[in-house]
Parts: sequence; structure tokens; C-alpha cells
Amino acid sequence: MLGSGGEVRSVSKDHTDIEQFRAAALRCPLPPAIELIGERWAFLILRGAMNGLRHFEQFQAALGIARNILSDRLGKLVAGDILERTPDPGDRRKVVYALTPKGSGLLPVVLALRQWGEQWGHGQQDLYLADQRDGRPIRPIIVQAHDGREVSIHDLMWVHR
Amino acid sequence: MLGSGGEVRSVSKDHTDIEQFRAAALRCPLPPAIELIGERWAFLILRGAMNGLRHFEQFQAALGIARNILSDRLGKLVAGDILERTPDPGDRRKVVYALTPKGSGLLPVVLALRQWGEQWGHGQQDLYLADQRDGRPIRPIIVQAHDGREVSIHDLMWVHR
DNA sequence: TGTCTTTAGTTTCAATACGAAACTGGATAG
DNA sequence: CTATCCAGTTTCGTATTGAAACTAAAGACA
Repeated sequence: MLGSGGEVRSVSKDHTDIEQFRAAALRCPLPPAIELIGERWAFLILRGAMNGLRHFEQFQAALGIARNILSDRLGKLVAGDILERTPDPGDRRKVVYALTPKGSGLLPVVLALRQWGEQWGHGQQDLYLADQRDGRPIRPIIVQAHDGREVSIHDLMWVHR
Repeated sequence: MLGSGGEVRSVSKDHTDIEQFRAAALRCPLPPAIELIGERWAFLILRGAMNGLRHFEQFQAALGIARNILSDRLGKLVAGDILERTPDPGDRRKVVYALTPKGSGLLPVVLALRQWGEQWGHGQQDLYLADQRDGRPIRPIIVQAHDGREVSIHDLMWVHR
């Protein structure tokens, strides 16, 4: 909020006010979101679901996660309306965990983090995501102004509604 | 990968192969990225840094985090080249934690998660982010095809380089 | 100068979360 | 009818977290 470094400019030109930050943080959507998907494994389970994993045993084998933790995380993701739990109609031993619309809504988050990791050298893959229509790779995920220009953190400011 | 549900279509039309998923996961940039910023508090520290927090005591007071954990997380973020630690030139008791370019690169991730939380009712704020140039709010962060069309998870496929 | 305060940690110890392995109970296959 | 599979749960040892007190260096002030 001071505006002298690598951060978003504050709408008030005051010096950084911790009380102000704390007040804003109370209504910020980030902490509840992090509580839902920020726990260890939750994000990787989400990635798994986005890549076709559906059953308990699949998640367990693919991620190598302890069964009790997997059970706990799947339950929380279901409770948070990110995954939907339904008995498999073809085999009643099995259970299907599928993304809800809310869960699919996390795709930009997952892809942005993946692209960031790729860009900064945290492993790289011989796989890329492409549009099915034309087979061309998707764009990097960026922050855009209303007219589509890419904006950096320095170009932003907080505004009161 | 089965392609019948809410996930990215696999380039191979085979049934979901756990071995294949595990192999791909080995080179996936997500797990290392999550190891860096997926720990409890790390993401909130990052948000704080993006909003002008600079000093240890500021982070502590703003987030209400235990001092030993804060110390540990700041150290890991510095080790991961997400924050840079420098003594404050004006007051040598103080230390400045500032975003590196790599840290600033996480802005799309933070904003995408924030927008998702806002969209799905996890708290809402009377603040919004705007472009300094024109004061207009930034666009929702989306996944785009090469030509700028918005694509959903169902429109995507994995392709081998 | 000497004392008080601020800043950025570290230490200690109790509470919580995690992980590996064994176990359970219902459904399916042969 | 028996063996196997699936989705969990239980148990117990280990690792992480959190609150509070403590430390060391630097600045403020008289």
C-alpha cells in the first residue's frame, strides 16, 4: 500500500495500515478459499479429478496418499461442493468423485499455478494443453485490463465500490 | 482421461491409466510449486506482500500468525526466490521482505483464486482491483484459446510436444 | 551515557495433523 | 461358497503447528 515496491497501490495514499489490512482481510474471499483447497493434498486431488481420476483407489494409487488422509480430503472437498460423490451405477462397490461446476471453476487457478511452475523451472513436461477445436496450445493465463491489455501488479489499484 | 465427465480429454483414448498419470505427475510442475506456496500461511503471506506488507511485525500483526511459523515461512519463500530479504536501509533493526519477479508472477494465481472465492460466495469485499490507467476493474481471469476465446475444461486436451 | 523500546527472530512445550499399516464390511467374480 | 475388490476406518508413532516466553541487536530519548 505504500506504493514504492512490488505491490498493488492502495486507493488511500496513507502509509500501510495494519488495522486496515486486517479489516479488509476479514471480508477477503481468499482465506475461506484457502481453507477449502489449501490443505495438503487437496490441490493435487483436484488436479487428479481434472485429469480423469474418479475412484478412491485411483486417487490413492496415483497420488500415493495415505488412505485416511485421502478419505478426509475427499470428504472436505465434497462438503465444500468442489467434488460430488455418487455411487458408481455399474459397480456398487465403487464411488465416483466428480467435479462440480464450482470445482471446475478452479481450472484457471490450477492452470495458472502450473504455468507459473513451468515458467520458473519447477519441472517441465512433454505435454501441453490444447484447444480441442484447433489443437493449438492455450494462452498463458494473465491479468487483463477491461480492454484486454495485460497488466502487471504495478498497474493495479484497489478501488472502493 | 476417460472423457465422459468433467475433465480434460486425454490425447490417448485409452482408459484412465494410473501408471500413465503417475509418470506424468513426476514431471508435472504443480507438485514443486505446491511445495513452495502450498504450505499453510504461505499463500496468505504472499497476498500480504502483494498488498504492501514488508516487515516481519507487519505480517505478524496483519495475519495473526505465530512468530516461529512466520519465521519459517518467510525463510522458505526467500529460499524459493519468491521473496527477497534485505535489511531496511533506514532502520537496521528492520528487514524488508519484497516480492521478486518470480513472486510477482504468482499474481494471476492469487487473483484467480480470489475471484473464484468471490464468485462462489466465500466472502465479498467492497474493494475491487482496477487498472490505474482508467480506473476500470480488471477482467475475470479465464482460460483462453490461442485466439482469445474462453475455453472450459471440456474444450481441452493434452497433446504431446 | 544509560535506560527503555522496537524489531526480528529463537526456544520451549503442549496440541494437532499426518502417515503407514492393519483391519472392516459390503459387493462382486468365479 | 469362497476369494477378491473397493471404500473406507482404526491405531499408533512421527511431524507440524501454535502460544508464550525469551534473546540480541539497533534505535529513541534524557
